[in-house]
Amino acid sequence: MQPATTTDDDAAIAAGFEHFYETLRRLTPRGPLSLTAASTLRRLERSGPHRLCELYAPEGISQPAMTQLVTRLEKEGLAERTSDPNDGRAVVVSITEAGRAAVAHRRQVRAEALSELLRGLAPEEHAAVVAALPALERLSDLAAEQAS
Amino acid sequence: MQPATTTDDDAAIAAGFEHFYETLRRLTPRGPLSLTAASTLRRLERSGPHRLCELYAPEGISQPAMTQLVTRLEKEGLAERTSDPNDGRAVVVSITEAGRAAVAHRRQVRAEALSELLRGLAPEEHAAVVAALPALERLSDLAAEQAS
DNA sequence: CCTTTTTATATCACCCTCTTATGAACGGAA
DNA sequence: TTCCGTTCATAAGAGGGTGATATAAAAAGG
Repeated sequence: MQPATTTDDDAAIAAGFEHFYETLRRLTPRGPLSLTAASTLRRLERSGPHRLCELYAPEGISQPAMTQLVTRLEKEGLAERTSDPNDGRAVVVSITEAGRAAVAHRRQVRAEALSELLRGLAPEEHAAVVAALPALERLSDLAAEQAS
Repeated sequence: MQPATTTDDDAAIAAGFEHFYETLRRLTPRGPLSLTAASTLRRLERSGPHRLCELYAPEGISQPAMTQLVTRLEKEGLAERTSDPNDGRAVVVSITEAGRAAVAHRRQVRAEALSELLRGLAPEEHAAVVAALPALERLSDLAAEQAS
Protein backbone atom coordinates (compact mmCIF):
# COMPACT_ATOMS: atom_id res chain seq x y z
CA MET A 1 0.00 0.00 0.00
CA GLN A 2 1.25 3.33 -1.09
CA PRO A 3 0.88 5.59 1.94
CA ALA A 4 2.84 3.36 4.32
CA THR A 5 5.87 2.98 2.11
CA THR A 6 5.89 6.68 1.39
CA THR A 7 5.88 7.46 5.11
CA ASP A 8 8.71 5.05 5.76
CA ASP A 9 10.68 6.55 2.91
CA ASP A 10 10.05 10.02 4.24
CA ALA A 11 11.34 9.05 7.67
CA ALA A 12 14.47 7.61 6.11
CA ILE A 13 14.92 10.73 4.02
CA ALA A 14 14.47 12.97 7.04
CA ALA A 15 17.03 10.98 9.02
CA GLY A 16 19.48 11.02 6.14
CA PHE A 17 19.07 14.73 5.57
CA GLU A 18 19.50 15.45 9.26
CA HIS A 19 22.89 13.80 9.26
CA PHE A 20 23.87 15.19 5.89
CA TYR A 21 22.95 18.71 6.95
CA GLU A 22 25.49 18.57 9.75
CA THR A 23 28.08 17.39 7.29
CA LEU A 24 27.43 20.28 4.96
CA ARG A 25 27.47 22.69 7.87
CA ARG A 26 30.96 21.64 8.86
CA LEU A 27 32.16 21.79 5.28
CA THR A 28 32.41 25.58 5.44
CA PRO A 29 33.82 25.98 8.94
CA ARG A 30 34.30 29.66 9.59
CA GLY A 31 34.63 32.56 7.29
CA PRO A 32 34.30 36.28 7.63
CA LEU A 33 30.67 35.89 6.52
CA SER A 34 27.87 34.61 8.69
CA LEU A 35 25.42 32.10 7.25
CA THR A 36 22.84 34.83 6.73
CA ALA A 37 25.37 37.21 5.21
CA ALA A 38 26.52 34.60 2.71
CA SER A 39 22.97 33.62 1.86
CA THR A 40 21.93 37.24 1.32
CA LEU A 41 24.92 37.93 -0.91
CA ARG A 42 24.11 34.86 -2.99
CA ARG A 43 20.55 36.07 -3.35
CA LEU A 44 21.69 39.51 -4.49
CA GLU A 45 24.10 37.88 -6.91
CA ARG A 46 21.48 35.52 -8.25
CA SER A 47 18.46 37.74 -8.62
CA GLY A 48 19.84 41.26 -8.66
CA PRO A 49 19.23 44.30 -6.44
CA HIS A 50 16.40 44.15 -3.95
CA ARG A 51 14.71 46.51 -1.57
CA LEU A 52 15.49 45.84 2.04
CA CYS A 53 11.92 44.91 2.81
CA GLU A 54 12.07 42.16 0.20
CA LEU A 55 15.16 40.63 1.74
CA TYR A 56 14.57 39.99 5.42
CA ALA A 57 11.58 37.67 5.20
CA PRO A 58 13.10 35.17 2.75
CA GLU A 59 16.25 35.09 4.86
CA GLY A 60 14.20 34.33 7.94
CA ILE A 61 15.39 37.27 10.01
CA SER A 62 13.74 40.43 11.33
CA GLN A 63 13.84 43.76 9.56
CA PRO A 64 16.26 45.37 12.05
CA ALA A 65 18.59 42.41 11.62
CA MET A 66 18.62 42.97 7.86
CA THR A 67 19.26 46.68 8.30
CA GLN A 68 22.25 45.85 10.47
CA LEU A 69 23.45 43.14 8.10
CA VAL A 70 23.33 45.51 5.13
CA THR A 71 25.20 48.10 7.19
CA ARG A 72 27.92 45.56 7.93
CA LEU A 73 28.10 44.39 4.31
CA GLU A 74 28.32 48.00 3.16
CA LYS A 75 31.07 48.75 5.65
CA GLU A 76 33.05 45.80 4.29
CA GLY A 77 32.42 46.89 0.71
CA LEU A 78 30.48 43.75 -0.22
CA ALA A 79 27.13 45.44 -0.88
CA GLU A 80 25.83 48.96 -1.34
CA ARG A 81 22.72 51.00 -0.63
CA THR A 82 21.01 52.99 -3.36
CA SER A 83 17.90 55.09 -3.11
CA ASP A 84 14.86 54.48 -5.27
CA PRO A 85 13.96 57.70 -7.13
CA ASN A 86 10.32 56.61 -7.21
CA ASP A 87 10.06 55.93 -3.48
CA GLY A 88 11.94 58.05 -1.01
CA ARG A 89 11.45 55.52 1.78
CA ALA A 90 13.02 52.60 -0.04
CA VAL A 91 16.60 51.40 0.15
CA VAL A 92 17.82 49.32 -2.76
CA VAL A 93 20.58 46.89 -1.89
CA SER A 94 22.95 45.52 -4.52
CA ILE A 95 26.08 43.40 -4.48
CA THR A 96 29.45 44.89 -5.37
CA GLU A 97 32.32 43.35 -7.30
CA ALA A 98 34.07 42.60 -4.00
CA GLY A 99 30.86 40.92 -2.87
CA ARG A 100 30.80 38.72 -5.93
CA ALA A 101 34.42 37.83 -5.34
CA ALA A 102 33.69 36.90 -1.72
CA VAL A 103 30.80 34.67 -2.77
CA ALA A 104 32.92 33.06 -5.46
CA HIS A 105 35.75 32.40 -3.04
CA ARG A 106 33.47 30.88 -0.46
CA ARG A 107 31.87 28.76 -3.15
CA GLN A 108 35.23 27.53 -4.34
CA VAL A 109 36.46 26.60 -0.87
CA ARG A 110 33.33 24.57 -0.31
CA ALA A 111 33.49 23.00 -3.75
CA GLU A 112 37.06 21.87 -3.20
CA ALA A 113 36.31 20.34 0.19
CA LEU A 114 33.31 18.61 -1.32
CA SER A 115 35.29 17.39 -4.29
CA GLU A 116 37.75 15.83 -1.88
CA LEU A 117 34.90 13.89 -0.29
CA LEU A 118 33.34 12.93 -3.60
CA ARG A 119 36.54 11.21 -4.64
CA GLY A 120 35.85 8.70 -1.88
CA LEU A 121 32.56 7.60 -3.42
CA ALA A 122 32.10 4.56 -5.59
CA PRO A 123 31.12 5.42 -9.19
CA GLU A 124 27.54 4.23 -8.69
CA GLU A 125 27.23 6.30 -5.52
CA HIS A 126 28.54 9.31 -7.37
CA ALA A 127 26.02 8.68 -10.12
CA ALA A 128 23.20 8.37 -7.59
CA VAL A 129 24.05 11.79 -6.18
CA VAL A 130 24.08 13.33 -9.64
CA ALA A 131 20.76 11.66 -10.42
CA ALA A 132 19.19 13.13 -7.30
CA LEU A 133 20.25 16.71 -7.98
CA PRO A 134 17.17 17.71 -10.01
CA ALA A 135 14.93 16.40 -7.26
CA LEU A 136 16.87 18.34 -4.59
CA GLU A 137 16.60 21.44 -6.71
CA ARG A 138 12.87 20.96 -6.99
CA LEU A 139 12.63 20.53 -3.23
CA SER A 140 14.29 23.90 -2.86
CA ASP A 141 11.85 25.45 -5.29
CA LEU A 142 8.91 23.91 -3.48
CA ALA A 143 10.19 25.25 -0.17
CA ALA A 144 10.62 28.70 -1.66
CA GLU A 145 7.12 28.83 -3.10
CA GLN A 146 5.66 27.46 0.10
CA ALA A 147 7.20 30.37 1.99
CA SER A 148 5.38 32.89 -0.17
CA MET B 1 44.07 17.06 -14.11
CA GLN B 2 41.02 14.93 -13.44
CA PRO B 3 38.68 13.67 -16.14
CA ALA B 4 36.54 16.54 -17.32
CA THR B 5 33.22 14.89 -16.57
CA THR B 6 34.08 14.33 -12.93
CA THR B 7 35.02 17.97 -12.48
CA ASP B 8 31.85 19.15 -14.17
CA ASP B 9 29.76 16.81 -12.08
CA ASP B 10 31.43 17.98 -8.92
CA ALA B 11 30.74 21.60 -9.77
CA ALA B 12 27.09 20.76 -10.38
CA ILE B 13 26.92 18.84 -7.13
CA ALA B 14 28.52 21.71 -5.22
CA ALA B 15 26.06 24.19 -6.70
CA GLY B 16 23.12 21.94 -5.95
CA PHE B 17 24.22 21.30 -2.39
CA GLU B 18 24.79 25.00 -1.81
CA HIS B 19 21.20 25.75 -2.67
CA PHE B 20 19.84 22.70 -0.91
CA TYR B 21 21.74 23.53 2.25
CA GLU B 22 19.91 26.82 2.53
CA THR B 23 16.63 25.00 2.07
CA LEU B 24 17.39 22.60 4.89
CA ARG B 25 18.55 25.46 7.09
CA ARG B 26 15.21 27.21 6.76
CA LEU B 27 13.32 24.00 7.37
CA THR B 28 13.99 24.25 11.11
CA PRO B 29 13.52 27.96 11.60
CA ARG B 30 14.09 28.76 15.24
CA GLY B 31 13.78 26.61 18.26
CA PRO B 32 14.95 26.85 21.82
CA LEU B 33 18.07 24.96 20.73
CA SER B 34 20.92 26.45 18.75
CA LEU B 35 22.39 24.47 15.86
CA THR B 36 25.32 23.40 18.00
CA ALA B 37 23.11 22.50 20.95
CA ALA B 38 20.92 20.30 18.77
CA SER B 39 23.90 18.68 17.11
CA THR B 40 25.56 17.96 20.44
CA LEU B 41 22.40 16.44 21.88
CA ARG B 42 22.05 14.23 18.82
CA ARG B 43 25.62 13.09 19.26
CA LEU B 44 25.04 12.25 22.91
CA GLU B 45 21.89 10.42 21.98
CA ARG B 46 23.58 8.51 19.19
CA SER B 47 26.87 7.50 20.74
CA GLY B 48 26.33 7.80 24.47
CA PRO B 49 28.03 9.86 27.19
CA HIS B 50 31.22 11.67 26.31
CA ARG B 51 33.87 13.62 28.12
CA LEU B 52 33.72 17.30 27.45
CA CYS B 53 37.11 17.27 25.75
CA GLU B 54 35.81 14.75 23.22
CA LEU B 55 32.85 16.91 22.31
CA TYR B 56 34.03 20.36 21.34
CA ALA B 57 36.35 19.46 18.46
CA PRO B 58 33.82 17.39 16.47
CA GLU B 59 31.27 20.14 16.94
CA GLY B 60 33.70 22.70 15.60
CA ILE B 61 33.64 25.01 18.60
CA SER B 62 36.15 25.97 21.27
CA GLN B 63 36.44 24.24 24.63
CA PRO B 64 35.01 27.16 26.62
CA ALA B 65 32.06 27.27 24.23
CA MET B 66 31.36 23.61 24.99
CA THR B 67 31.65 24.21 28.72
CA GLN B 68 29.10 26.98 28.43
CA LEU B 69 26.85 24.95 26.18
CA VAL B 70 26.85 22.03 28.63
CA THR B 71 26.08 24.46 31.44
CA ARG B 72 23.08 25.77 29.51
CA LEU B 73 21.90 22.29 28.58
CA GLU B 74 22.21 21.22 32.21
CA LYS B 75 20.29 24.26 33.38
CA GLU B 76 17.48 23.35 31.01
CA GLY B 77 17.56 19.74 32.13
CA LEU B 78 18.52 18.37 28.71
CA ALA B 79 21.92 17.01 29.70
CA GLU B 80 23.84 16.30 32.87
CA ARG B 81 27.38 16.33 34.15
CA THR B 82 28.87 13.31 35.89
CA SER B 83 32.34 12.94 37.27
CA ASP B 84 34.64 10.16 36.19
CA PRO B 85 35.81 8.20 39.28
CA ASN B 86 39.03 7.29 37.46
CA ASP B 87 39.91 10.86 36.52
CA GLY B 88 39.09 13.75 38.80
CA ARG B 89 39.60 16.27 36.05
CA ALA B 90 37.10 14.80 33.65
CA VAL B 91 33.47 15.76 33.19
CA VAL B 92 31.26 13.16 31.59
CA VAL B 93 28.26 14.59 29.75
CA SER B 94 25.16 12.55 29.07
CA ILE B 95 21.72 13.25 27.65
CA THR B 96 18.65 13.15 29.88
CA GLU B 97 15.17 11.89 29.09
CA ALA B 98 14.06 15.48 28.56
CA GLY B 99 16.98 15.87 26.18
CA ARG B 100 15.89 12.84 24.18
CA ALA B 101 12.39 14.23 24.04
CA ALA B 102 13.66 17.60 22.79
CA VAL B 103 15.69 15.93 20.06
CA ALA B 104 12.74 13.77 19.08
CA HIS B 105 10.44 16.76 18.91
CA ARG B 106 12.82 18.76 16.80
CA ARG B 107 13.30 15.77 14.54
CA GLN B 108 9.58 15.34 14.13
CA VAL B 109 8.96 18.99 13.30
CA ARG B 110 11.61 18.85 10.62
CA ALA B 111 10.36 15.52 9.30
CA GLU B 112 6.84 16.85 8.94
CA ALA B 113 7.94 19.96 7.12
CA LEU B 114 10.07 17.82 4.85
CA SER B 115 7.27 15.37 4.27
CA GLU B 116 5.11 18.25 3.13
CA LEU B 117 7.71 19.16 0.55
CA LEU B 118 8.27 15.58 -0.57
CA ARG B 119 4.60 15.29 -1.47
CA GLY B 120 5.29 17.80 -4.23
CA LEU B 121 7.84 15.58 -5.93
CA ALA B 122 7.12 13.33 -8.86
CA PRO B 123 7.46 9.62 -8.05
CA GLU B 124 10.68 9.28 -10.00
CA GLU B 125 12.15 12.30 -8.24
CA HIS B 126 11.19 10.81 -4.90
CA ALA B 127 12.84 7.56 -5.91
CA ALA B 128 15.99 9.39 -6.98
CA VAL B 129 16.26 10.97 -3.54
CA VAL B 130 15.82 7.62 -1.83
CA ALA B 131 18.41 6.10 -4.14
CA ALA B 132 20.92 8.79 -3.24
CA LEU B 133 20.58 8.38 0.53
CA PRO B 134 23.30 5.72 0.96
CA ALA B 135 25.72 7.89 -0.97
CA LEU B 136 24.91 10.91 1.18
CA GLU B 137 25.42 8.81 4.28
CA ARG B 138 28.80 7.70 3.00
CA LEU B 139 29.72 11.31 2.31
CA SER B 140 28.99 12.07 5.96
CA ASP B 141 31.15 9.16 7.06
CA LEU B 142 33.98 10.26 4.81
CA ALA B 143 33.79 13.77 6.22
CA ALA B 144 33.84 12.43 9.77
CA GLU B 145 36.85 10.25 9.19
CA GLN B 146 38.65 13.02 7.37
CA ALA B 147 38.24 15.22 10.43
CA SER B 148 40.06 12.71 12.61
C1' DC C 1 -5.35 70.43 0.39
C1' DC C 2 -4.62 68.95 4.98
C1' DT C 3 -4.98 65.29 8.20
C1' DT C 4 -4.54 60.42 9.12
C1' DT C 5 -2.88 55.97 8.30
C1' DT C 6 0.25 52.79 6.37
C1' DT C 7 4.72 51.43 4.76
C1' DA C 8 9.86 51.31 4.78
C1' DT C 9 14.12 51.95 7.40
C1' DA C 10 16.72 53.08 11.25
C1' DT C 11 17.89 53.15 16.14
C1' DC C 12 17.89 51.45 20.92
C1' DA C 13 18.44 48.27 24.57
C1' DC C 14 19.05 43.70 25.45
C1' DC C 15 20.08 38.57 24.98
C1' DC C 16 22.46 34.55 23.31
C1' DT C 17 26.48 32.25 21.65
C1' DC C 18 30.83 32.34 20.21
C1' DT C 19 35.87 33.88 20.80
C1' DT C 20 40.71 34.43 23.21
C1' DA C 21 43.20 34.69 27.42
C1' DT C 22 43.72 32.99 31.70
C1' DG C 23 43.21 30.34 36.05
C1' DA C 24 42.64 26.21 38.91
C1' DA C 25 42.57 21.34 39.82
C1' DC C 26 43.95 16.86 38.87
C1' DG C 27 47.18 12.97 36.88
C1' DG C 28 51.53 11.12 35.75
C1' DA C 29 56.56 10.92 35.52
C1' DA C 30 61.24 12.30 37.09
C1' DT D 1 57.80 16.11 45.92
C1' DT D 2 58.12 18.74 42.02
C1' DC D 3 57.09 19.74 37.54
C1' DC D 4 54.49 19.46 33.48
C1' DG D 5 50.61 18.29 30.64
C1' DT D 6 45.65 17.69 30.55
C1' DT D 7 40.98 19.00 31.60
C1' DC D 8 37.63 22.04 32.72
C1' DA D 9 35.89 26.67 34.32
C1' DT D 10 35.79 31.70 34.35
C1' DA D 11 36.19 36.43 32.50
C1' DA D 12 35.87 39.94 29.08
C1' DG D 13 34.51 41.13 24.69
C1' DA D 14 32.71 40.71 19.83
C1' DG D 15 29.10 39.41 16.59
C1' DG D 16 24.53 38.74 15.29
C1' DG D 17 19.94 38.16 16.62
C1' DT D 18 15.26 40.12 18.89
C1' DG D 19 11.24 43.42 20.16
C1' DA D 20 9.89 48.08 20.88
C1' DT D 21 9.98 52.35 19.03
C1' DA D 22 11.18 56.56 16.18
C1' DT D 23 11.30 58.92 11.70
C1' DA D 24 10.18 59.92 7.08
C1' DA D 25 7.85 59.22 2.89
C1' DA D 26 3.76 57.49 0.41
C1' DA D 27 -1.09 56.64 0.22
C1' DA D 28 -5.79 57.33 1.69
C1' DG D 29 -9.81 60.10 3.25
C1' DG D 30 -12.56 64.08 4.09
